[in-house]
Amino acid sequence: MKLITRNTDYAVRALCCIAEQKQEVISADQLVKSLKMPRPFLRKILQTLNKEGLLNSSMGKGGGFALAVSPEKITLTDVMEIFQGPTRLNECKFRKSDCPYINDCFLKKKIDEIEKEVIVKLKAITIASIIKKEVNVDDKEVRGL
Amino acid sequence: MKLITRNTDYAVRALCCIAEQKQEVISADQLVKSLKMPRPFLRKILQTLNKEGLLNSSMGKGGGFALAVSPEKITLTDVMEIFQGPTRLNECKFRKSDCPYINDCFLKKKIDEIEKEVIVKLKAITIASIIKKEVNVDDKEVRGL
DNA sequence: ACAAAATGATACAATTGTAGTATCATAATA
DNA sequence: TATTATGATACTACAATTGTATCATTTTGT
Repeated sequence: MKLITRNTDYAVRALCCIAEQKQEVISADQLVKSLKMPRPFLRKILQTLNKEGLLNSSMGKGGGFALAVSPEKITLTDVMEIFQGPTRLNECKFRKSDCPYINDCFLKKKIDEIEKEVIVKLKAITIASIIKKEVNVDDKEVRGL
Repeated sequence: MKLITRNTDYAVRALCCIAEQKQEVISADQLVKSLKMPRPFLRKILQTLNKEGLLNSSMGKGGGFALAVSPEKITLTDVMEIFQGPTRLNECKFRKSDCPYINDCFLKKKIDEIEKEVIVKLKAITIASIIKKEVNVDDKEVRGL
């Protein structure tokens, strides 16, 4: 079971990389070098992030990508929802007519509770929080286990 | 994203059904009638639960399945691990050599924390707790929304 | 104008996991 | 020994994930 797919994982790393960038824009090729992921796949991901409004892009020579939203405002769930759809831990498999507990399924209730808490925690993770922590660690040259 | 697959879902319902049973054993055919799921699929699931030690089976005429473990001791994670492997919300996709934050990845840390809490909550859900709640609701004839 | 460097759009392919089927062997009972 | 049950195992179908490949379009510099 995966909470986060490769799409999302790549996208988050790309967003972090773009957010940390000093230049105005960064091209897909530059990102490929930093992130070591397949170029066509990353390009598709960047195009999606652009369409979804998280990135701005500029075409042509010297073009590339920049954040369209401040890193504090991009949460992990935002990215997950783009690439994985709504965050649902729980999708009941039973047709309504078949389930004797349709109106009061304990299992569903419990999973729904867990889901709510997970989403709250995922929303607390932002691009800003990720790069902040990592840069700090870098600065102090204290690398955890 | 799914926390629980159909395999697991069917298995949990089958275990509940078996646990609620008055008879000593219940056959796959009887379970199919109660649970309205594909017979060959349920049979495979029951065989797996048997191999994994959650059920006892008896072959031949009058045979069937019974719980091998008390319903209080069967947790949702037990069943999930049988059908879905270890409960991992987080599988880092990056090769170690490629990841600049391999030793201190904030994203991984955060997801690991969430994962731990989810597992604690999943372990708290047992077959006993599921049937207890549902039977209670039934008894009172109070059906929630 | 034109070549180069970038993204945009889109269709296709490979791999994997989930879900489900089919068949035959084996054991227990009446 | 026929019937009723599970055991073992191989196969198929489908969907999601994980990519690849191609060509069009836009911008910039000469």
